Amino acid sequence: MTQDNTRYNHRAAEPKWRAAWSAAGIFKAVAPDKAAGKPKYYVLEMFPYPSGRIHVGHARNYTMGDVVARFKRARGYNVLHPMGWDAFGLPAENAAIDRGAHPFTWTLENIAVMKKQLELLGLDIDWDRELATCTPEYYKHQQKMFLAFWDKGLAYRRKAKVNWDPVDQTVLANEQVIDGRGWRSGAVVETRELEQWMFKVTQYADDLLEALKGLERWPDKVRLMQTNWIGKSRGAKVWWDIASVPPQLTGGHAKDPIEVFTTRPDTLFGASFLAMAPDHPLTKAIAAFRPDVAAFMAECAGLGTSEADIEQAEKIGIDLGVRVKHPLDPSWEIPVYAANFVLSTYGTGAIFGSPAGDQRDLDFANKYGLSFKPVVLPPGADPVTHAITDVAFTDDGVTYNSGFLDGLPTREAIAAAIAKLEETGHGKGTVQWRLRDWGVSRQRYWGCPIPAIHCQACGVVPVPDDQLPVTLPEDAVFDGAGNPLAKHPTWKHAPCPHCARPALRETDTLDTFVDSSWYFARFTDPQNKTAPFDKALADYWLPVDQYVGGIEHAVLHLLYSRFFTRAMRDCGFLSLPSGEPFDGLFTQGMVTHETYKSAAGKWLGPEEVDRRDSGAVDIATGAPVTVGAIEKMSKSKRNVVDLDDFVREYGADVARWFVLSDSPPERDVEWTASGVEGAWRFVQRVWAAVEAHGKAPKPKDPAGDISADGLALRQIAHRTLAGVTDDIEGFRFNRAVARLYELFNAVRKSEADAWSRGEALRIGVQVLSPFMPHLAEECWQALGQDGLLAAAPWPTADRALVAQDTITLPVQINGKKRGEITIAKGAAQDAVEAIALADETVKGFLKGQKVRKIILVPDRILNIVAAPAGGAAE
RNA sequence: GCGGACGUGGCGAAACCGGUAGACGCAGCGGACUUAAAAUCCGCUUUUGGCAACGAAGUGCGGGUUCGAGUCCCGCCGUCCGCACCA
Repeated sequence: MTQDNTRYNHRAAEPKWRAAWSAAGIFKAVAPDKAAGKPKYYVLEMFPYPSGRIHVGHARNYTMGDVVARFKRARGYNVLHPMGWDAFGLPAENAAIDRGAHPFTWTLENIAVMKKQLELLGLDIDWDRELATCTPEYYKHQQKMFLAFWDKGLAYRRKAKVNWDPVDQTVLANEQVIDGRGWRSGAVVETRELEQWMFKVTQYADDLLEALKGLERWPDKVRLMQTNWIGKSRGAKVWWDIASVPPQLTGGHAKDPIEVFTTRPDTLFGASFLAMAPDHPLTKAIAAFRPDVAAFMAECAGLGTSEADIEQAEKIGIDLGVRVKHPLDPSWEIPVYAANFVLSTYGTGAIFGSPAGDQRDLDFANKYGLSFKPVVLPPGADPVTHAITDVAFTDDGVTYNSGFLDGLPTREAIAAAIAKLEETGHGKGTVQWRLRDWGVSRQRYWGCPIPAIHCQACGVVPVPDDQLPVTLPEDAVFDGAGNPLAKHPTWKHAPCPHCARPALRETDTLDTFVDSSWYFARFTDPQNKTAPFDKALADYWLPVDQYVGGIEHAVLHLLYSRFFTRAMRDCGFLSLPSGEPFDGLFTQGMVTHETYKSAAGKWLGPEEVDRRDSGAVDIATGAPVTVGAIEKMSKSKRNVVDLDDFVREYGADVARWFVLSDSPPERDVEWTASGVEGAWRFVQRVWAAVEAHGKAPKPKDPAGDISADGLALRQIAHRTLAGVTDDIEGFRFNRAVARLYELFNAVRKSEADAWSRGEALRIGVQVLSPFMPHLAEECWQALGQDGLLAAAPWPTADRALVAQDTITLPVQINGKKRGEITIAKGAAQDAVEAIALADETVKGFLKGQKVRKIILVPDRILNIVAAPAGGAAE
């Protein structure tokens, strides 16, 4: 017979236990007043975009959150672990254009499929709280919040230069432009001026920066990325009075001082020129009568903004014919240029060039023959001979050639220069931010409508509360050209809420990042019909204690959410004094897989390829296949393993186990068939051990006859328990997996008595349960335990068994390991020395040597420092 | 260019505070069971010398601190990530 009766049957066990958990309702978060003193714990994975199907790569993120949720629940917390759908977005609208499917239908169908798939994983999720951002039940409250923000000045309208994606035909936030291309379409982004809705993120710039320091349970990397993104620079605004202008220049430009921003006011005496952005108002004004300047502007506008373009672009400029007076020495006149390397979007769109202290300024000065002098003396340099020719000195030093600043170190010189500028009215100490307000208008259908009405008489008017939600029209036309809302024949027409005259609805929708900036708060009260959420519930559950998601959201989503919680707090929706939505953040690595390409250049999926040592072959045709790079699982490269297929063959537990083993959670893990086999073998070994034990006689009196082997096994079990407990707390899942392998290997090999073995199995199964909940539950039952393991409290390790009473201590001689001795735990130095020096191996190595020093690290190591006897030293 | 992280067997990795380098898994090799194969089980598996006991070397490279360095410091080399004409 090939039929093996003792095999664990995941196909029967997994659905059975999922049904049992569901029937018992153990994954439901308990209302605060019924929590019976249990502390709350909110664990959340970044919610998915419903794009189609789930593959095993997606499973890693949810499994990590699930391990934490199950663990915390067993540890006595009132756990909130919800799931929802980030359901607005371009793919749905593109599907509508490509296939004629309505975005709403397409999205709901995907959600249905993906929810079924997620359920297969056996996740500890409170599905009663499920939400989808594309439903009016959700976005109604978002519109409400938008109006509250607007009322508070946190949302406003402004004509702004925007990044226009010509393929997706919409505006992109700066954060969504990567190397000058749209983050989704990859199209080269154009600049346009449009009337835009903005969120005033900059209002919280200082707090968003400062509060990063308090986010101790966030990865340093993410905090650093946000710090850089916010980009705080201290410096000064400096006003340069006009000395002379071309006769054609009139009005303000001819007399108002030019404002520049600098972080190095200490180098003002090294100034050589001013440079304006090509699209600075002054440049434009001069271009109006100088064709050469107009041509220069056009040339600069034609240059790309991609990395390669910038690298190759030469630093070029043009003299505008304007002369300004030096702010600290009015007799000194300085020329004003327009230059292609000055950005209109940062600072004041104008700089002063101090060539000795800035490489770009130096290159520019050399190119146009502008004179300059060094003003910062490098440490140790000679003030008489020090000179700058083609390499600028950008570090701190001592100021010289600078009048009243002479002799001051750079930091002090900056402060002194600012003081002088303020005193003479030629400047002001200031802080410059890289962070800009968030443009949230999108010219798209499949997003949350912005609840505003444009009235010719009354201006832009909020939609009254009783008219919310402003819902999307179902009968829009999706032909890929422009915004379906703007083109809809009737939807945009609405009476003005103020004067009742015919007016037009706002046809822009909100950036989908708005939807995901507050969903974690909605989860605290997802059925609320009158408010986004109840304040008391949000105050109870927030902040999220553990957030799990991809590093790709290090700036966008996480920064927007931090803005949103502050804005919600200041509009009275919640308390959250810190303003921080996520107390702990973990950024998990991806699941990768080999890629396969046929001779014809077509990507092949793993299921279509027969992988051999020597290479790979297309199963259908027998043709050889090129094995490509190991990459993140993605639909486009087809290197995905479908979750349904996998669960049918191996079970959810094997998938869960695999994605957590081998690699640290923050690093990528490569999915391999052989790795899967290893996980599968382990499942069967665990089950075999439990089943074999279940049939063994159980002694009535546990304390009676514990063998030496039994004690040893009990020690391993309790140490595993203590270790895995720490590992889960510390997000070291791969280490926990290794420990569990060790425990079950030990059980298999041990000659322990039945009682000790039973205890080890019981502990092992319990500790295994966050990782492989179905198998653990089946084993729990087979071991004769009552109730559901998923509802059982986490066991406590016996400290006496975790602690070791005797220790094998390595003995080093001159730093090399030469032997081992057995000592009592905590033995004093003299006792250990005596044992070590009496040891035969040690004696052998010490023959003819004189012991000079003995270092004992208690219970860790002993190092004997020895030298040849009678040596000359000392 | 600026900022950051990392570099350990054939592979993924472990070593948490400076204290036995390579746990655990994969692959490989040998064996048991089998008519045979699969599955399963047992053993070996950093390199190198040796029949062995037992040595030697070894955590990208070169230095340093220390009784002791994968871990700390300095300088290189390499890989990856973020930002980028940011004044």
